[in-house]
Amino acid sequence: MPRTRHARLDCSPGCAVEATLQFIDGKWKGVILFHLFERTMRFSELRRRLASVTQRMLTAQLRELERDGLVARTIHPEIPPRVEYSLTERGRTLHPVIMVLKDWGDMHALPAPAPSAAA
Amino acid sequence: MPRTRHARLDCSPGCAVEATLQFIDGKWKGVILFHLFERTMRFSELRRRLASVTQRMLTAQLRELERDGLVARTIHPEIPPRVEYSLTERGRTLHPVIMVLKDWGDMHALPAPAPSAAA
DNA sequence: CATGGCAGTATCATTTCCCATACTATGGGT
DNA sequence: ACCCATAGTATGGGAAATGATACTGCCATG
Repeated sequence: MPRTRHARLDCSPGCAVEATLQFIDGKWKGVILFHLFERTMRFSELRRRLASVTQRMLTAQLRELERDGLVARTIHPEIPPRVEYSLTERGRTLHPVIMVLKDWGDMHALPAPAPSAAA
Repeated sequence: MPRTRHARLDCSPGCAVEATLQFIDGKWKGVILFHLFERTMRFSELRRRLASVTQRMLTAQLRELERDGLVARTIHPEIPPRVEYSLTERGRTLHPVIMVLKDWGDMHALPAPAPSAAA
């Protein structure tokens, strides 16, 4: 579990906001989810996409997402091992949330992507 | 500044997600923003609404929101001091984001609000 | 035989976050 | 003179999150 953002989720209605953040907080969860929306991926694939994540962290974040019922972990008993991560139904309900976050980030958070042909 | 979630925001497109989270992460920012969407408030008002936040923390979170251009701080030179916090235009663009977070929380994150007349 | 890929664990160190408490300044009320 | 409210700042400590590095076991490849 990441930091328990609030001991009790009773800070009037606003706290549902925090309740949601509790699930996608964690330095990599947002990006992990984002990639899993594209499709199911195996561990090494995610690792390559995230580049700067350590193995330890990626495992930890995936375990939390799994514990929270957002991601499913499927082990294929092969050699070499193959473990696939996919979104659960509950995980898929986060799609609009992640997309809104991404859209806002694209519009307001990033430095502005090189005004090449911008009028 | 809260944790710099990522040194560089280059983790492929997914990182816009993290870019956004960078602004609303911090134990109280989500709720602060939520309340400021209702209306401008002074420091003590916010404090009462958040109840369990410490003065130090509230100040810190507000300062970060201000630094990020999401919240404006207006000092009225009176006695006793009056300082009002309001959303900037940029801050208001977060409205859909916060609302999506809140809605997901209401639907999926909270324990389920007492199945009184639920069939 | 040595190396590399897969999917992890284990251990240790650091960074960051958050809390509790005490303190400041001004003026009003009693 | 003393206490209250407002809006903070200062200081110190402890917990949580993240990072770096090394190690495991199996097989295929060269």
